[in-house]
Amino acid sequence: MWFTEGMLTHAGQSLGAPHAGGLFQLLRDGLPRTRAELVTMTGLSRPTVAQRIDQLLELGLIAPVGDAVSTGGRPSSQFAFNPTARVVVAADFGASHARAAVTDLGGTMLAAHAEPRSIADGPEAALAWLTDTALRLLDDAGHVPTDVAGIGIGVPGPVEFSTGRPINPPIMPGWDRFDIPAAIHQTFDAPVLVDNDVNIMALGERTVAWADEDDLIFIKVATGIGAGVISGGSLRRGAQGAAGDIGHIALARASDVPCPCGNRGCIEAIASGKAVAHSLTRDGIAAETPSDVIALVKSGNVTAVQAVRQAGRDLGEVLTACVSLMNPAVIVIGGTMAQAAEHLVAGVREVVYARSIPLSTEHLTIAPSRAASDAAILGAAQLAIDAALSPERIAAALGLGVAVLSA
Amino acid sequence: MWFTEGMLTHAGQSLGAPHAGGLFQLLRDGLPRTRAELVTMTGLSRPTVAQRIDQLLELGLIAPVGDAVSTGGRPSSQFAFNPTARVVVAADFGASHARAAVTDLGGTMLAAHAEPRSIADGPEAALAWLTDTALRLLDDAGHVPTDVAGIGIGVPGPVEFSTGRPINPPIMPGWDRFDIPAAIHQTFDAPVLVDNDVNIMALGERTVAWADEDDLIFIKVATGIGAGVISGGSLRRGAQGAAGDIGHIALARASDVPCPCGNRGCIEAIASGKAVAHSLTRDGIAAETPSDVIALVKSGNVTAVQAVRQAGRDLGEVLTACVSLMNPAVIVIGGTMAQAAEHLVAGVREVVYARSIPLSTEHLTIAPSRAASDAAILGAAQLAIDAALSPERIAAALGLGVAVLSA
DNA sequence: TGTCTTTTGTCAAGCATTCTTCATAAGTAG
DNA sequence: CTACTTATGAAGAATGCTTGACAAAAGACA
Repeated sequence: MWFTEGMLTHAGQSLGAPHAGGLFQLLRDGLPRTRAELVTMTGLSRPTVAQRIDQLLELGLIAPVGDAVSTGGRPSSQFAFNPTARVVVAADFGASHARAAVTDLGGTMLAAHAEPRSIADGPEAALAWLTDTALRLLDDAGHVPTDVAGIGIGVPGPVEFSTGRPINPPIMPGWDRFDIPAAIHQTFDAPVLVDNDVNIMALGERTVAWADEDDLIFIKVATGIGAGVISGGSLRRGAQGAAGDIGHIALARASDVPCPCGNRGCIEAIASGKAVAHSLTRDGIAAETPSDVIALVKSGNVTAVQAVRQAGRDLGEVLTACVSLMNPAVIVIGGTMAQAAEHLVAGVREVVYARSIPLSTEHLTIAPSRAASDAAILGAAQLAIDAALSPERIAAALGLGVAVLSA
Repeated sequence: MWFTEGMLTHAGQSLGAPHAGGLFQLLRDGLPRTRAELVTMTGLSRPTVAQRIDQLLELGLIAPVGDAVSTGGRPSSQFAFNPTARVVVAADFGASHARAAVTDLGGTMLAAHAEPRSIADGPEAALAWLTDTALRLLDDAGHVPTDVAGIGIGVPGPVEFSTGRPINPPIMPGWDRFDIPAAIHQTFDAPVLVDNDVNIMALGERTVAWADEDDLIFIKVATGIGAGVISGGSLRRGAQGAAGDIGHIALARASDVPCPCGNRGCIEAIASGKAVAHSLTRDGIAAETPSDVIALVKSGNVTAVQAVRQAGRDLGEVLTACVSLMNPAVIVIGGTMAQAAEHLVAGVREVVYARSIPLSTEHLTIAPSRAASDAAILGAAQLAIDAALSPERIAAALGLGVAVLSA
């Protein structure tokens, strides 16, 4: 008599109720709610909900937002997530650029700065720049260092996420196994999350445009090609943090094209922005960088447009395999080359919809990035926000207040 | 002063402690533990641990296993998971076979039965057979229907896991959107879990041989080709439950080979057991089914061996893409054709290790299935066991006893 | 304006869960 | 056999949550 289906619904008291941080998690969507709504949503009693609300108000994490319309009696007051309670620091390091931003807990940018910087200058210089810039941006945004609830950092290489250390990054000399969180902790006393740049772009894109989708693959096409995989609602990093490294998947059409990785036929050697630029140069059209290709496409150069579309088709060949394996709901194309998104995406769609099995493509959306150049920095911010507002951390913040009283 | 790192460790009382089912989850690995060990592992106090132990003993979920060696004082008694407390029913339906088994909560098979059956006979006939067979096997194993804690079922087609309904299955006429759990509930009052056969094979293989790995891809090579993807410790089913359907990924070498799916160049059209059999037939060697190919390989037919090895290479091309995207720790090759595993795996390794990036392959294991023909049925059992022993369900079983007293 | 409705705030009492403390049991080492 | 060590069990105390009740607030409707 102890395992029948109905029992789960009868679980008494605290068992069925979400744990201490649960009420706040419900409010994180930003919608205002009344106390009564929260009582029914959480299953907690009125006094408990009232007490939690008081605590959260005191912490500033929620704020009253006017009254609801009366349904015949006293109008109920409403409360909503208050993203301005604290801030996070977000950083995005590229091969030749660096961005930093301060956002509130809703991911809204309060201050930002970007400048050309070589990642090859090493971690000490880069992280010193980051802390200096962050302190300045904090000041610009009218905040102090203790307002920082978390720091999210994206770097252009594989990262051991649990420790925040880059692992054998190919284009980050001096960064191998460098303890980034430890360096940041000398300035900021807040959780530091470090991840691959493509992963944070996937996170940023999802937050901005696809919050309801749990299965999303973000493709960055710039100098190289990489992917960020969100499956089951979370970033998948794989056994060594190398998931999404799709740049060196082989493509038949490119079988005679050498790639710097040592192999031949890599997708990156034929469909990346760099590869397209080179192929245009061979055709007598001067193009050095992905940006040059974009400029040509925007100026209406037919050869460039055709080259980008073909890159899209080539990419589509690889993405067909990704779709078959992961069955995502959305594929987002981002990175520099997504500035010519209409042509790139058209090529991808052409191949993916023709080749994949119907069940996988029936509800598959292939779209250019909406977060565009902000994807990375917003994703880094989101990484920090999710850590700062995790149920565990909120529960600790709430629980300690009580524990202090009792100690 | 409310977000500093240290706070999480100071969380008082119930906050830091695992929820009600936590203690039992620690014991599920089967190792015996003393009360004192559980106190330190869970962070709960001695009386609480003692009470939980008493409850679990009463439910039969754990059992005392002798005393530990004394360290100078009274020897402590030890307790371990008792897999014999209850049983689960596992079923594996193939295109032309059906298996059913009764296992204990440790996944040990107590009784099993297999017979040729066409899935095309429809769900009513198949599920009637299953319930009949399950009741008989239960009897054989000395158990009664109320001992059944869960039922796990694998079917050869895509399934909406949350509802247990097949979705547009290509080779299961009459099964589309059939409510399998509802049918089973007429006989058994226990949770019914239904999943794709390749998914449960992945689960079975992981349970049997790779329990420590959180990122595993299982490849089934039989009449067709499919994959089960375990990432981050859980099966990934994708947006429509179609994840792992890799049979129709395109391969350059096969670009002129038509596939029943309507496209050309599908991996399944060149590397599946059926495809290899056909190619051997074209070479004048009579082979109809994957089993025929296996027989030829085992008899030392060189052409057959070469064909299987080439199929492995072709499969390796596709798996290279999978490795790049997901960065698994293990790739397991199973299915009928894995009976010629040494040749198939050799071909896969040849290509994957040559083509993939070092970081992904450095710690990548490619191995034949160890669970072999039991993978599916053991995976189905594991699916049911995981559901039956989930923290939520254990908490309910433990918590309700208390709730009843207070009601 | 007065009454009704609905929401909110607050208090007291009861209960469940867990922790702390103390007493007892069951071994080992000399 | 005694002293010591460790495990076990039971009673008391504290905490947090729920239930229930009641009064106050604020608008709707007659």
